[in-house]
Amino acid sequence: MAEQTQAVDVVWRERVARALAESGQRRTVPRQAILDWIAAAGAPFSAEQVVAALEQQQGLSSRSTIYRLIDWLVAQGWLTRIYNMDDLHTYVRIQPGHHHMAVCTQCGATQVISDCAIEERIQPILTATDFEVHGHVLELYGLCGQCRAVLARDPQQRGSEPR
Amino acid sequence: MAEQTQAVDVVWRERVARALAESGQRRTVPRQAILDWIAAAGAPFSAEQVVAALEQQQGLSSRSTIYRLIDWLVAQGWLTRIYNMDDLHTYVRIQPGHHHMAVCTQCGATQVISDCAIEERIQPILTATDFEVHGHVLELYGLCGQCRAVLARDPQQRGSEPR
DNA sequence: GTCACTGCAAAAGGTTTGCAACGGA
DNA sequence: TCCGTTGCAAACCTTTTGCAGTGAC
Repeated sequence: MAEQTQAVDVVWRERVARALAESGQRRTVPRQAILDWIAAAGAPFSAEQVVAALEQQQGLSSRSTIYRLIDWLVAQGWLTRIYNMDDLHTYVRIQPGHHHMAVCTQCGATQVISDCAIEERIQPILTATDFEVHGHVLELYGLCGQCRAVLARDPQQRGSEPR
Repeated sequence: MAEQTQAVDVVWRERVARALAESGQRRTVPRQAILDWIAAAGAPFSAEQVVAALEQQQGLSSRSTIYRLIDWLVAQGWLTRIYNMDDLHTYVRIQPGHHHMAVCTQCGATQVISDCAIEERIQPILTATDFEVHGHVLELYGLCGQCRAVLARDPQQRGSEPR
């Protein structure tokens, strides 16, 4: 796991806390710890990473609590699964709504794409074959600007790209 | 699992057999059985479905052999993973190359989309934010023509859509 | 005859679940 | 006080692995 040097996503943290309260759920220490950790995560993370950070190192939250909260966050649209990273279930913070992720294969940084018009662009191809699209999964991978700059200077740093 | 009433994909079956031979691998009974089953599959399937069909019912192939062959087929591009169906690893027959899947959420029928120009269409959005796309994952889900016709007649048949 | 392949059984993850104790509102 | 929440541990499920026996070429 990369060090969490990036800024804490205060907006996300705050909104999730409110949503949790509004759905009648209690504000507990383990949940606070989990949300704090996720809000500070600078790259996609797995459930086990949260477990390792909170359960084993600090005893702030147990495995089951973590899995239960993550499930809720995904169901409510506060987290989304990333598919094109190995076989692990990795998650990224989002705001509820439709969007896609662009994931940097070098540093794991993610970028949310809200402007999505995939279906309208794809529909013409499919109508020819009698298929009506209701939804889609799209993920992009490539290099963020920072990593491109680093690689231009030192190509040895390049990691392997997924799939 | 749906009954395998659809036509066997003879072309796929034949090409895989050739690829297997060309890569110096042996033609064995367990492998034949696995390929036969996959070539006849009319919908996305999981490894466990193959296991259930071949190991338990007929003793034609063991769990490990099935997993090993599926791994090879995926690596060589003869099978692809479907992401938007629950959390299970489900696979679909394909020919090697770049393409996307449209999956019917009602009957599981899949359709391959070879005409893909996603990256060119997405790039303008990303260049504004300094991200260079190298690859992508795209899956569509919706209803195939047959299921639309059935649902138009009897809306009660509608199953739940993924996610 | 050789060595790739297989089946078995055990191990290895990752995730879920049951249940008694705990603690927030 | 009440009941939502937690932690523990065990169960689960899918997938991987080690290894000795088997069989394709």
